[in-house]
Amino acid sequence: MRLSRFFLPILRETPKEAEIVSHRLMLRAGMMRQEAAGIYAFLPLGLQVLKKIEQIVREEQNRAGAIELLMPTIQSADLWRESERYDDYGKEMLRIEDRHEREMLYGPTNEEMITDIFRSYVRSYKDLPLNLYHIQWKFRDEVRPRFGLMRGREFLMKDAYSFDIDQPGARHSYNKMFVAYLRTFARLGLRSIPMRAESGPIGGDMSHEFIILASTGESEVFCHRDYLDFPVPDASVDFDNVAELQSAVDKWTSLYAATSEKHDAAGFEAIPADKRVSARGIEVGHIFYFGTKYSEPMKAVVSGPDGVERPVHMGSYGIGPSRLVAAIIEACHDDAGIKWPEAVAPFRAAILNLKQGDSGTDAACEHLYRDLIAKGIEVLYHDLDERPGSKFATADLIGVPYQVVIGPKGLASGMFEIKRRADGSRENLSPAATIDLLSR
RNA sequence: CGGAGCGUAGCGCAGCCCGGUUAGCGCACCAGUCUGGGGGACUGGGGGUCGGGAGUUCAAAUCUCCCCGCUCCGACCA
Repeated sequence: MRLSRFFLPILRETPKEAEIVSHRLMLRAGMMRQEAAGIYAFLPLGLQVLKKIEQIVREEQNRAGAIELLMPTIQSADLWRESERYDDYGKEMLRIEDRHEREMLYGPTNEEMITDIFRSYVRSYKDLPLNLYHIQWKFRDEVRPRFGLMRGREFLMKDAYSFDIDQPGARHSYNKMFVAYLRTFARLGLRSIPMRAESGPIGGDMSHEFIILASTGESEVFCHRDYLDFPVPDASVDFDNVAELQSAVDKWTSLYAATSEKHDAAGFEAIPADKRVSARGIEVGHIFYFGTKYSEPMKAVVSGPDGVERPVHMGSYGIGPSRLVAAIIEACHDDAGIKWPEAVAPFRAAILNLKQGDSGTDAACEHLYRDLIAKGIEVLYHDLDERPGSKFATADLIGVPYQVVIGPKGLASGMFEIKRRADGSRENLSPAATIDLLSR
């Protein structure tokens, strides 16, 4: 992409409504724009990141055996009356009426709808286990939206719902998602730590929040330092191997880890002092088992091997891709701007032509640009007639992992200067070596 | 929902208390010249329902009332 033909409305100054760093940087980098309190338009740069996150989430859900579908944003109030949540949900739910005065709502979550879909078709334990998910916009009318995308009213969410014949089956389904989440966040360039969470009406140990550490995080968290180095299950995990998954989950839940709500000072003190981590964190995922909470009132039952019908055991598993865009920035930035992990970067590289209009640099940039495009590498060519300093600042701000700096000086020796945004390191490479590096 | 603020050009702000030329500054934008390795300089331009409405007054960005929007703290939450 040539910057001269892209739509990238960079802001030099920070709009005053933006308080936290991800919000500030997203506005400044031209990634998004606020349309109303807690409601945002994604501009091209922001959308590219969102799509990458979404795709990684999707791939890991699929790998774990979940099956994608897509439910609507608008739901009928009747469904929610069946589960008796229509009145419970309160003002957080955006209620609307259609032209026939039917009561509708903009979905804040989809337990009811997925249960309705399930019960319409599934009759036998032979069709289980089943895990259905979708990635769809949700709306929760927060009393006080804030922190930009971190706490918006409209947000993109991946929500998966598992169905099993019994509790042991549900545990395995839960473990699949648990491992899928560890892998998902690792692929996004984040270190996530599962922390015991409020387990709702069922109780038990099957509810975890996945937290990433960021100094600007919203809540205080406590954990054992070893979690920072635990290996994340690799792509070869067998999601059908009950024992293997259970042991992975056991390992990842063996040490102390809690958010401030669940914090137990005594438990934390039991950790050796040098292993205690007290930091700030951001919740990026939440999984839980809720048994027959919806299947019972909504009569989602299947026949077991014994011919007896029983309500299915369910769990639900959420990840907010739109929130993750902000969360990743909170975890990956410096004073100059964003530092995208490579997996989610909107572009892999930026070409900075330090002297636009100079025949030498123009030609070198054009050449490299075409070669990279031909190799399928996502590259942003900064071809505007701006001063070098301004181009550096823009590239740093939008956080592209590799900057290829091409100016008259370096060109004299036939070299490009490559700067890695992550650590600021620089090296001089020949054009061929540059392409080679960026192709990896 | 309690508390506190803010709304003046695309962005950041001054002006408001104490009413009075043509509403100003920086950045951004447009034209041109010189420049060219960390947000350049100069010259010349364009851009405003002062959030909206009502009122007070000879006169309102400025005073009064009502409404709308947004932000922050708290309670709440993926």
